Amino acid sequence: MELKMIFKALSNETRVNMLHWLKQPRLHFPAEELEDYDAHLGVCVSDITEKAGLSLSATSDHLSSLQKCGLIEATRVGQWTYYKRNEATIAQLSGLVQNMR
Amino acid sequence: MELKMIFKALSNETRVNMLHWLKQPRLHFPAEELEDYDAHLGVCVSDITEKAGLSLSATSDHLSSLQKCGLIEATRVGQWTYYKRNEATIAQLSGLVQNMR
DNA sequence: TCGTTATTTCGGAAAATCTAGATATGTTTG
DNA sequence: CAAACATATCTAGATTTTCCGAAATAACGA
Repeated sequence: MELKMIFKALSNETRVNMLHWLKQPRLHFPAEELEDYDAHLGVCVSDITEKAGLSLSATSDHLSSLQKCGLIEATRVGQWTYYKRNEATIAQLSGLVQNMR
Repeated sequence: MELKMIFKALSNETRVNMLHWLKQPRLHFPAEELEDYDAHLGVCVSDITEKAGLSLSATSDHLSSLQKCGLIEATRVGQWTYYKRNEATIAQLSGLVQNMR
């Protein structure tokens, strides 16, 4: 886990929002996708794009920077890529920030 | 407290180091300054500059970005500016990151 | 295979940030 | 008051970030 990269990723509001949305997909994304959330797949890029109000490429950039630092992970199913939070990294981060106190 | 600014500040290793040094000044700065630590003043820019191995202006910039987002606070005494951690903000940050889980 | 859909990667423009050096401001001392 | 000192601010160039559209890649279905 690269702490510096994680903080860089979190220094952007859009990316923090994405992380927040992914915490409770049911609250933030269309109900048609419920099966995917239940299957622990996560949320596909199109849905996140619509929610973020950005272009697809910008959204994809944000997602890949979140993924590179380990905050989220991707699962490819057919033509879709689903993203979900990587709770282990997030918990580790939380511990590290605790230790800054 | 501007979370985005805080994360941006923390995405720089030098600034994270500064925060770390200021946590235990005795461990990281000259002993002559002990009175200042004891007086809860913090550490002056010159000492931090030397420790960081940067130019004075670069150090000053880093410190002011840490200050702008509330992670440290400054006390001016005569010609010296002393910086110390703002434990309240750091605790708040810690709580916020906890809540990202 | 061809066309369609989903996503990623690339290239580039505008905006923001970083850093060092020069200059300015405020403080102490002689 | 002048000189020396500590720090802050300004300036400018280099780097980085953010975003978009276009092109590339991947998977699907007819």
